Amino acid sequence: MAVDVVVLTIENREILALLVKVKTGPAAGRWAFPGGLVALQESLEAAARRELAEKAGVADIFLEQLFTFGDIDRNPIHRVVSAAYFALVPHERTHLRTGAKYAGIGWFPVKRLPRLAYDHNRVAETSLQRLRSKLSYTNIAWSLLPESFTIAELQEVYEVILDRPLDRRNFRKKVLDLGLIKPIASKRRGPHRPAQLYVFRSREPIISEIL
Amino acid sequence: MAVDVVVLTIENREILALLVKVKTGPAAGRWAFPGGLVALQESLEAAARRELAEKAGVADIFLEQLFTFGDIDRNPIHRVVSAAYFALVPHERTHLRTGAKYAGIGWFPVKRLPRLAYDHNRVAETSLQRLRSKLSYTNIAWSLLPESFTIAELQEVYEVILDRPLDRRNFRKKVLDLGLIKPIASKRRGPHRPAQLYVFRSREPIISEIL
DNA sequence: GCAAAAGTGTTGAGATTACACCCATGC
DNA sequence: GCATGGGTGTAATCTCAACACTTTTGC
Repeated sequence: MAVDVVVLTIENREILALLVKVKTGPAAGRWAFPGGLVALQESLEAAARRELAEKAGVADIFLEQLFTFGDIDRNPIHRVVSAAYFALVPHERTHLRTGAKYAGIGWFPVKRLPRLAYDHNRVAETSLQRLRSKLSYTNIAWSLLPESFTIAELQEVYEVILDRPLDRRNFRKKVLDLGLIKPIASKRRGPHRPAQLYVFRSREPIISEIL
Repeated sequence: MAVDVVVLTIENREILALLVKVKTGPAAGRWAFPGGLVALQESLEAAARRELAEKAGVADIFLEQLFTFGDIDRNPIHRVVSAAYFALVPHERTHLRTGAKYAGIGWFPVKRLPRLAYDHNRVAETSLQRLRSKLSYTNIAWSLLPESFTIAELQEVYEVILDRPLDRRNFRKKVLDLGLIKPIASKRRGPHRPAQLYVFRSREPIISEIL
């Protein structure tokens, strides 16, 4: 029994996935999602969090079970059943570390992934679907943003994930009406009119029609 | 590694779950969802289908992965990670068989389940949530109905699962406009005006706003 | 003063809800 | 003929989508 962790983030208007380079075994040399065997005295979720802390240097982020992959031939040597977990992080909070176990680590655009080890391309597909579908009825997007952010930045998260432009005025109206964010006393400055910064009223997961 | 199967059906305006009575081990005497260890040369889904055929006597029905429960203390003797599967059957197609493994088998209203073995009350909760949420954006309700049915019977499925009454005229309009069902040449007779029978145009799972 | 992004309301179309009467059959 | 569920349309409300100009800053 193993866990794999799909860590996604957004940077530069692209969804990125965290991959590690496999060092040993039949998949050596290929990129894969970080993961490993579950210890006997460890819950599945704890194993996923451990993996996340070791490789991405992040704790206390959005993490949920994605799907359990249990086909008999997914690993050519041993029978491995693997629970995939799905995590979202604000890009600037991550600190990648290879550790001794892998030959490399890095961020890859999910739209242009290489051929991955095992059945991990399928895992990637599943996680993208999950991200898209949860976006519209939960506040999951919050997990990809820093503590404070502008409405334009929030809208960008939605546009990148849904892969289509959204109307600026309608978006602003919608998210303000939902009452999930509140303005703070500072502004984002740049070579243009400063933008109001907001924070989330609550970091709890919420289910409600968003878009 | 084990699988558990939550089989739900509707009968008499109630959602029923299929439970078996555990014969041996620390949970002996308690009711639980049917399940068992996954064979080495068997995928998770195949194991779930095998369980379903053995206990409920049904094959070729709606079945999907629900959640994998992997807490360390869910079974007091051995560490068992269990992938729960979720199945829906038309009540009249089932033929219950205990088999040698269990001390009993039966249908129980999900709203009034006894205290189940292991963490199965939690499994039951999760499956009910899944049923409710999928109802509104997929054609999952079809899986609970026989080959042909009246619109009133379809509406009853929705009302029982959502636990609220729906407007008869609006429901009829909605499902006919969706174009997923078509009338056939016969009617359901009774001590009142006969009702038009319908069949599904396709039994494939469909994702679209339903209600 | 100009470039660049922020901020702001209204209107029309389509969808959703609420609601009441007649119809066809079995007994 | 009466009890039972089947079948049908419309109006009012709400939601969603489309759309353009003014404001504030940095340079």
